[in-house]
Amino acid sequence: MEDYPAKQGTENLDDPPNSRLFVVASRSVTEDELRDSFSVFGDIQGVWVVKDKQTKESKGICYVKFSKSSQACLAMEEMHGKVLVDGTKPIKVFIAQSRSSTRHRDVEDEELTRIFVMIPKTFSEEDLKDTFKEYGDIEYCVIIKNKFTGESKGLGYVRYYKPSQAAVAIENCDKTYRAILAEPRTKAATTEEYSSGGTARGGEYMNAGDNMNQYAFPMADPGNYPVMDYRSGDFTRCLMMSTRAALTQEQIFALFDLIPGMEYCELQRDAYGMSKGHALIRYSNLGSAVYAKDKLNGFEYPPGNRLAVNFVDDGEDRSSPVGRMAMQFVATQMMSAVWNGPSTSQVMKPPGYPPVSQMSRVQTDVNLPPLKKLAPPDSKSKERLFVVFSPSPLPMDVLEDVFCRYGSLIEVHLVPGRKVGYMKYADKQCADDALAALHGRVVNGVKMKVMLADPPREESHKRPRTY
DNA sequence: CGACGGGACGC
DNA sequence: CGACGGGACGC
Repeated sequence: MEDYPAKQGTENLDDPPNSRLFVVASRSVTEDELRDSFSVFGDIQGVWVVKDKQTKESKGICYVKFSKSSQACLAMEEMHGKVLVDGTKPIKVFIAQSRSSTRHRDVEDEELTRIFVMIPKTFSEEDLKDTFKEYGDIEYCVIIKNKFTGESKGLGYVRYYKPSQAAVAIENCDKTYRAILAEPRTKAATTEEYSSGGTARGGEYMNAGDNMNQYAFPMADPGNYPVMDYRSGDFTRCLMMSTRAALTQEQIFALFDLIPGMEYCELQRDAYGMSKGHALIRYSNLGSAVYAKDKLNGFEYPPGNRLAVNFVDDGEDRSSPVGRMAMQFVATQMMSAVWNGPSTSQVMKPPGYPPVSQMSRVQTDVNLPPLKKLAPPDSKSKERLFVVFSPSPLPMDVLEDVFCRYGSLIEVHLVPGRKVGYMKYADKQCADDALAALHGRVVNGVKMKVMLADPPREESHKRPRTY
């Protein structure tokens, strides 16, 4: 790529997988024009227009590398079929063929909307859907079962409508689900499975000709849903924020208002007006929502309280081309300002947070020290605690609240479907302190056994991941 | 007692 | 239809 550090020229093209776009455009399109129109969708690592060796003229083939697959997918969905320069042909946008791999599968027909996950055997298809719907609209969920006994094998598929949703799920879901892109089903089986209309994939889509991106979602005829119909161009501008500590409406507003374009922010309350620990935020444009999610998901506010921010469907129609152009303009300005500007911590520093009420969400016989800041998620684990709950596991947020107070907590891990969990610490002494203080104690009526965890098994003979 | 991992769809 | 370049930190 033209602006790549030389070192990464060829090695990082497919890291992470499906983060690079293959763009067919007019020969007149320049790298700068591509960068301008694609930078709205994420962090561009490189843009390259393929040119003839001798004449130096563009061949109309371009590559755009993003730092994340979800950004590349989103850009593909939004930009495919767009006219970049008046009077030129609409561009075509696909996820680029992996360069390292020798096999030459046709990526245009590649399934990018179905993920493969590992789940507790107790999960129903409804549980699966409930777990993964926060990342996007789900077409269907399937659990692999023993065909005679009907018992779950602990494996499942989740089909989204759009590649960006599948990518967001893979990037953001709990690691214990081991979410990866599902391998396409075998050719023979694909024909009449999920479409009563029985249209071959790809053909119908390509016949759309110069109206590639114009045909709307076929709401009236859900039975005839070609798999490639995700390219109709919309993505949620709405975010759901979850917080463990009780935050006020004003605090949340101030935080999300740091990203330009916020037009709605409301703390969710129950029937008694108490905070439910969630807030809905909507931005005026896609770019702002993507950016806010990227920057605020995992952000600690106040320190020690890690926020979770995810997309939610707002069910709106976002197909107005005028609105999208305005969005791209604003988002481009905003992003270049922030990305080239001061560091994240400065940008995100809120104007001083008032005391966060401890809101009796944790009842315990322990005299808890105050909340402490979490260690960064990528910290090296120096000690793990193994915790057994009786009679049933405590929620993640409560555990984080309790176990972070001895310092250096990296993350809480609950084993799905079991009554045990792991607490990962960046400092051994902190872990020991937590163990000493919390072993045998009762939190919200749940008794905890707290022990040093056995070291995790060496992972060695694992087959390489398929994506 | 109470343990993380693992992996594929009736063609 | 429409698939992969150029150039090189500083020990």
